[in-house]
This record gives sequence, C-alpha cells and structure tokens, in this order.
Amino acid sequence: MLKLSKLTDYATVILSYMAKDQTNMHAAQEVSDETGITQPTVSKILKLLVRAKVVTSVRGAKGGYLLARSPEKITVAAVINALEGPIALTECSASHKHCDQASGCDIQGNWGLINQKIFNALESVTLADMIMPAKQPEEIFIPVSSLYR
Amino acid sequence: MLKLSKLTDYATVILSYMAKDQTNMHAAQEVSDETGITQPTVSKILKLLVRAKVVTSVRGAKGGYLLARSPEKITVAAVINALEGPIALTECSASHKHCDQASGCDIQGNWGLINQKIFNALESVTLADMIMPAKQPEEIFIPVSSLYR
DNA sequence: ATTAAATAGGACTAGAATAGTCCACATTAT
DNA sequence: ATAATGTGGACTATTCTAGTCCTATTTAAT
Repeated sequence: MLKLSKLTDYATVILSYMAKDQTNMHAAQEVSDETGITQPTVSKILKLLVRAKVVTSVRGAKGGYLLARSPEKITVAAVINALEGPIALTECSASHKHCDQASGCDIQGNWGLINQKIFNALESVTLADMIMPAKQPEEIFIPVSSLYR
Repeated sequence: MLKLSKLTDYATVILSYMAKDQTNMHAAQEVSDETGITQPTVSKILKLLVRAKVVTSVRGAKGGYLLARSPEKITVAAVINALEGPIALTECSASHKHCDQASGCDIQGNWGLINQKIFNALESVTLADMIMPAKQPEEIFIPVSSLYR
C-alpha cells in the first residue's frame, strides 16, 4: 500500500497544531494534550524534527518547540525525510552500489525516474497546504479502471 | 524511507523479463531460472499479478504466464496495486471512516491531495519505460538543500 | 486412463521493521 | 536548589514482510 510510517503521519498532526500558533513555544506535554498522541511519542517525533531542522527547540524550564520556518517553507518531503530518512522507493534506487540481482536488474534501473517524480510531488506540498481546510470529498476514490489505460 | 515492498521490486524484474518475450508463455520455473528469484517467490508474485489482471495464466502442462496487455499499458501504479493493494500513504487517507485522532486530524485531511499526486506520478510510468535502457547517472542525488525552499 | 507438468489457494514460520515506552542526563527559569 | 523541560539512546512488544510449503485443480502427452 506504499505506506508512510505512522510516526510521519503523527508528525504532520503535530506540525499542523504548531502551525496554528507560531508565536508561542510548545512543550511536548502540551502538544500531547492537544493532539491526543502520547507524550513519549510526541517527544520522539519532535526530537527527530529538531535534528532535521524542521523545528527548533529551547531547553530548560519554559522551553519547548517552534517551527524553524514558516509553514509555506516546510515541505512534506522534508517531514518524511526527517522521520524516515531519504526518500527512495527501493533499496536499489537508494544506492546502486550493491545490486546482487542476477540478470534482470541492470536493465530496469528506471526507479530513479520514478523516485524523482515522487519526490517532486512530495516537495510540491507544504505544511501550509496541509492545514488549509481540505476541500476534500468524503472519500477519495482512485478508480480502478484508471489502472488500465 | 517511503518504502516499496521487496515483492513489488521483484515484480518489476519479473515483468521486465516477460516483456522481452511476449510471444512465448513463461512458466514460473523458467522465470525463476532466468531472474534468479526463487521459484516459490516467483509463483507467489505471479499469482498476485494474475489476480490483478496484469498477467494472464494458463493452467496445466505447458501452461504458464503471459502479459495481459502491452508493456505500454502496464503502469507502475497497477503493479504496486497488485502487490500491495490500493495506493494510499496513510491509513487515514485510505478510508476516512475510522479516524480516532483527537483534534488535530480533521484539519489536515490533505493527504488526499498528496496521494493523488503520487498516484499520478506512478501512473505516468509504464513497464515500457522501465525496460528502456536507463539513461541514468551512476547515482541519483536528491540534494538535501532542495528540502528547504 | 494415467502420469507429469503446471497453476491456485492458502497456511505457516522466521526474521525484520515499527511503534511505543522508559531511563539517565543536560539545561534553564524561578 | 528545584522543577520543568529537551536530548540521547536503549529496550520491548507487536506488527508486517518475505519466503516456503502443502494440497487441490487443470491440462497435455502418452
């Protein structure tokens, strides 16, 4: 199902919350209370986001977290990158160095092309887009028929 | 890392092989011999591809598998769909019915938008593209700097 | 008819990855 | 000092994936 990790999903929830009030600092505990995600998990995620420079932190009492830049400048790609590392669909495309596949593999290296497209898609959506009230239908259907063209 | 399953990767290897000889039927054993993927695994994958109508099968002695249509009409999206089910990055976006997230979630339903973009990207690449000799640099780098814009 | 070569379907196991928690430490406001 | 907060990393349990295997079904060849 081409899954994104749950933590990445949580991260967008957390960042969305923080985006709504960018002036105040937000402690992990507070974020937990507001989002319903347990505090240890919130901390874990925020730690990763700090490392990736998506948010900044202030230690000590009255410390907390702030967005490192405006929501328009925080891409979904950056968030995924923070939580899951480099965006690459297959091992093979992450690094071509160790490809032990017998015959078939060297022929079809075009995962690179696909990765690039996926990356562009993920880079084109920002946190600002995420927090816009989704004008989204009840259920989005990707029609099965469209799989055949 | 936004991972695709290994089986999906194998599937492209298998399909690439089959695309090179579309006139003859290919038994699972033969595909195994040619690709280096073990026979049980090849069978498992081909079974899934049959179910998704990406390949057709003929049972009995001298049976085997054939592409269900030309490589130009087999999209990467269809292959992923066959192996991993519907393309949806998050549970939430697969079905909105059971969203137990506290406050944060209803605000940021725009995964639908992202899913759509990803789907479009995956639908725009076909098996025919995959088997073209990749004019691909040794290593594709997604510059980290591009994560900040 | 019988046999051999295939696919179909599904159960099962082992291993890997993920989610989630917790602890010891560092930092800072009061 | 003390309390509140982030940092770093270890750890566990659960879930998911990969991979194998078994039995049934179908069909060609003899």
